[in-house]
Amino acid sequence: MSDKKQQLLEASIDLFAREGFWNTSTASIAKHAGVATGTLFNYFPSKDALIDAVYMHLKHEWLQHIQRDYPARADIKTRLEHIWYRNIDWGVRFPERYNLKQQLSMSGVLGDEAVNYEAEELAFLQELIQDGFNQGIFKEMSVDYFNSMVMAELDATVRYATALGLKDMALAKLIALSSEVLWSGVGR
Amino acid sequence: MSDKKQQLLEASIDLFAREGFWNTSTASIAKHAGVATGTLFNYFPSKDALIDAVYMHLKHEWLQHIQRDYPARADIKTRLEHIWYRNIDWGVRFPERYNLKQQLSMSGVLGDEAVNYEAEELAFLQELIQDGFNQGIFKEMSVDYFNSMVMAELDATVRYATALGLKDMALAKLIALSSEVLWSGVGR
Amino acid sequence: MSDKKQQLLEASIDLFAREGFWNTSTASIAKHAGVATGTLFNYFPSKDALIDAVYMHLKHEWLQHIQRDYPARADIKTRLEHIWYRNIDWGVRFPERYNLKQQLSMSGVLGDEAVNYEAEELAFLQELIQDGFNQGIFKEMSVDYFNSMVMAELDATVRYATALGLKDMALAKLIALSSEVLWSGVGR
Amino acid sequence: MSDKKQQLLEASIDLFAREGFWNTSTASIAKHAGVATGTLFNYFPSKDALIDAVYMHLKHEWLQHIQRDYPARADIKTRLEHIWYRNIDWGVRFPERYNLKQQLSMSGVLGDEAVNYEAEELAFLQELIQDGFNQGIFKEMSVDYFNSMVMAELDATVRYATALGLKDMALAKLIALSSEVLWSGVGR
DNA sequence: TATGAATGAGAGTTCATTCAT
DNA sequence: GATGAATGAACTCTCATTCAT
Repeated sequence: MSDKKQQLLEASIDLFAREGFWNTSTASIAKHAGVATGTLFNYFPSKDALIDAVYMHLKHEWLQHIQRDYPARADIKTRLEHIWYRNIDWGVRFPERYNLKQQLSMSGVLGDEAVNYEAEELAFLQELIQDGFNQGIFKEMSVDYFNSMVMAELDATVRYATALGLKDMALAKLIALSSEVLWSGVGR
Repeated sequence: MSDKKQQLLEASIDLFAREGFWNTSTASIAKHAGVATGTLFNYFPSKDALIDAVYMHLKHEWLQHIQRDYPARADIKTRLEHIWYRNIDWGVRFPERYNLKQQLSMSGVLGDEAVNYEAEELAFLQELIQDGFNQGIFKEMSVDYFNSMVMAELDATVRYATALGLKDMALAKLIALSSEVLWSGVGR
Repeated sequence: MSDKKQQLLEASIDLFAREGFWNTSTASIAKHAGVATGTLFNYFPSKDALIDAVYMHLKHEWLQHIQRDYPARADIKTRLEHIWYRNIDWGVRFPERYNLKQQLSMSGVLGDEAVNYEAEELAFLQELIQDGFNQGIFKEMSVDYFNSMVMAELDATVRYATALGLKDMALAKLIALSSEVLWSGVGR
Repeated sequence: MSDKKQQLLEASIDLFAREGFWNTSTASIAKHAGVATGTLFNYFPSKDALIDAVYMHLKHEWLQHIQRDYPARADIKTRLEHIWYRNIDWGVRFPERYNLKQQLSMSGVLGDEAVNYEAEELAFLQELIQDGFNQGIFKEMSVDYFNSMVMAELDATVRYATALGLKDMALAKLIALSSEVLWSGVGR
């Protein structure tokens, strides 16, 4: 990815997070990125396309973070805990990015491409859940619902940790607690 | 509340839900409400104030719905289940309103007054939780975190039910399941 | 028609005639008309619509000028000469308007409504021609072609008169000559 | 003329005819011509200069077409008929080019050089007319007016033929008719 | 010569808000 | 209170032109 494009994405993330994406002007993004107003449109055909690109960029970063060192051959609990931990880790380290990604995904402005971007990369989570069902570890429910539950609890945990600025031991404890809540909640 | 004000709020909810509040113009709201553009500003000093009012209106409706027939003297589980049920019920009955309320609460556009509106009305939930802790029913955690967890799981459940259009028996089963997940998750 | 709308049309005609309509900005039109930029769009939904309106306005003026005192019951030659005279008269009196109208009609920017505007008002010319054919006065040709011929010769005459700034006697002579050229050209 | 320059001119003609020259961008012309955006400005110092060049190119083609096989020593009627025929022939064969040339000539965007380009090449028409006057063949009028009349009737005829898509016999008949109209119109 | 990314002034259009009626 | 025309700053996006490579 070219320098300028990268700068534009970073500037967008910054400003979107600070001001909200619907009142961040393309002019201010360009200025923040240190390029001319017209340059933005050399890289993104429209503001909507830029927003999509920002979302995809964040989603990609997030997925990369989660998948790093994923113990694909470990047992279910270990794998789920990995996902759990890495997810919260990302959210707590990059709260603006985390929050922006969540907001974008709920905003209704994203195009189809963005919404479905790298969906296949999330298959490993679905597989994990399916494995759990097969082994009779989880309560009976649909994979999708299980999935939603996981994401919802993660989200609540990240927000709580961020709001309180939890770090180190306090954060570790919260992660452990949340994991236990999840596990005992969905476990049979 | 005057007729016109009510009409303006309903028109706003309609249009915000359909188009997103950041690209619904005050002119279109006024038109949809059957009043002149200027009239809107007799009731709401600015668009931001209107958005706040919409949020408070929805929050009020939601709280009313939850509190209706609240069994204040019943045991903890019964009370929590009441809240659980009424919450999902509202979300499933009024998905646009539900979704709009959620979006607004995350958007960063709300003023302080709106954010804190009728917070005291939610005290009954805090009390309930505190009672649970006192009785040693729940895992050890902060009230706020517990609260977030409840809301997150509710949200996931409402969205899942709405997405699939669940009704009647299927919906009842999901509610029961979700309640069980919560209870076994946070219970000791 | 409201004052402001009239002012906007006149300002447009002025500037379009001086600078060409494709490099006259809506901002400059508004300024020239003494209103705010946004006001223009209260009266015309887009620049294209404004251009259409300008064309229709001019066409209307032109038709009014021609039809004034039209001797509907006179013989063919008299009627044709009326049209001939009034046409040239309008073109010579309002050369910018005339030229702008011609340019617009050839430019390809006009919408269907504008192109067909008041076409029915021109029926009297078609009738006249048809009468001429019925009476065996004209050479055999299609009404449309006859019509084009008339318009083309008129146009050439107006432009010539305008370019040379002909007036009074000189103009009268040219009109007489041109009429004779037409008559002997299309007459049998 | 270099290959690239030729390609740029052809691309311009294509696009100007299709979209109108005031909303054809230099970038799209370059793309259509298969060269880089900057390259265009190596051959033409500005878009205006390009437009001028396009006009001159078309005027040149047109004049070449008319002058081909011009029977310089034939009698007046024969010579005029040659011009008449070749003119219509060009217009009907290349309607986009014809139309573009006409539009450009009326648009007010052309520079002086373009307007007067190869004017001397049209001297043969002036001579012809002068000869006609000298021989007392034509009605009394100025050479310029005669000239305008010829061009106007030609234009009407080309447009009519193009609009109806006339060919072969039908076209030949129209040409004959138009020529007769001219001749009896301007002849004494 | 050829390239095409970069530029930034300027385009058309929107819209929250005002205010005379 | 109710109206809706008027406002003008601000927005997204375009494009002729430049210039380092």
